[in-house]
Amino acid sequence: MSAVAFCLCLITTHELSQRMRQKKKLAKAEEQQSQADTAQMPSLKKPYLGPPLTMGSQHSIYFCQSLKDHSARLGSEFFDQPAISLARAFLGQVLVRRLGDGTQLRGCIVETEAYLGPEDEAAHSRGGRQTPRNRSMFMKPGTLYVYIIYGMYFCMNVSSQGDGACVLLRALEPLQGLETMRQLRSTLRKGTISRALKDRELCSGPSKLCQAFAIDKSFDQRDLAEDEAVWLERGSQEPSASAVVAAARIGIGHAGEWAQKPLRFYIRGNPWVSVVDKVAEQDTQA
DNA sequence: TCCCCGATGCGCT
DNA sequence: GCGCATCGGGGAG
Repeated sequence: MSAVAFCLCLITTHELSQRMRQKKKLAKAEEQQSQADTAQMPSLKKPYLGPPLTMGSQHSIYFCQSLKDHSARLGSEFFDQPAISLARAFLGQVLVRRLGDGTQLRGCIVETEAYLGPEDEAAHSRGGRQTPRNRSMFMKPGTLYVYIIYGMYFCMNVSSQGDGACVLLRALEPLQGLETMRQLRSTLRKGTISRALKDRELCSGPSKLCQAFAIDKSFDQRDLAEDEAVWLERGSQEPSASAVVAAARIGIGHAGEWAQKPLRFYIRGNPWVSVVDKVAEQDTQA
């Protein structure tokens, strides 16, 4: 069933059955997402292979990613640095996702958060906690830590140097495969009526980018330096130190003094960032 | 544009 | 049984 037909079907039902169908839709979407990595995605359009579909005047002035060099994959040595350093180093690099049908998605990293390990009260590894869920936080630098949040979304982290330390990817500037991302986001979104998502809504949040890049729990514990379906490439231009804003992390109000530490990093003035912190921007003058 | 709030179910204590 | 590294819709300004 196409997404449109599916939505029309939902609109005509009363609320109770609507809720039941929402659940079915979510289950179907999750199934489709899993299949995306291993098989065909018949409902998805062919990827856009032209120049980056960025938003003209709103495109970041700090860098412009070229699509020419596809061989610049970052190796394990890149990930072998402390979380704060890695979180900064990620900015301007390009996340690449190859789907089962060969479609490639690309996005430039514009926002990250560092989680420092056992000492960090906001980290899942606080106090040295090691559980089946967060095991990948303790694995070699470059290992993906993907977990489920609020029972319905995924967040994607990359293990860094230091036991239990990692970097959360919070926002990307979509560069290639925007229509596929839009399809993936629309299919996986909660709710019944799918309005068309704006480009800025595709990857401006940790779970949004997971949806747009078809990243799910099956990516947990994968090696970003070696995996065939997801990797990182060096961007054509990295932001200068003064173009990077250090702000408090998002959604960790329970973490006491650690909630205030400037461990979120984003590119100043970049329209693809999920949450702008004007006070932090004043504190870290350009 | 910002704020509020409900959805949702896994993982941990 | 409770909390959560989120998201999106709706309403106010």
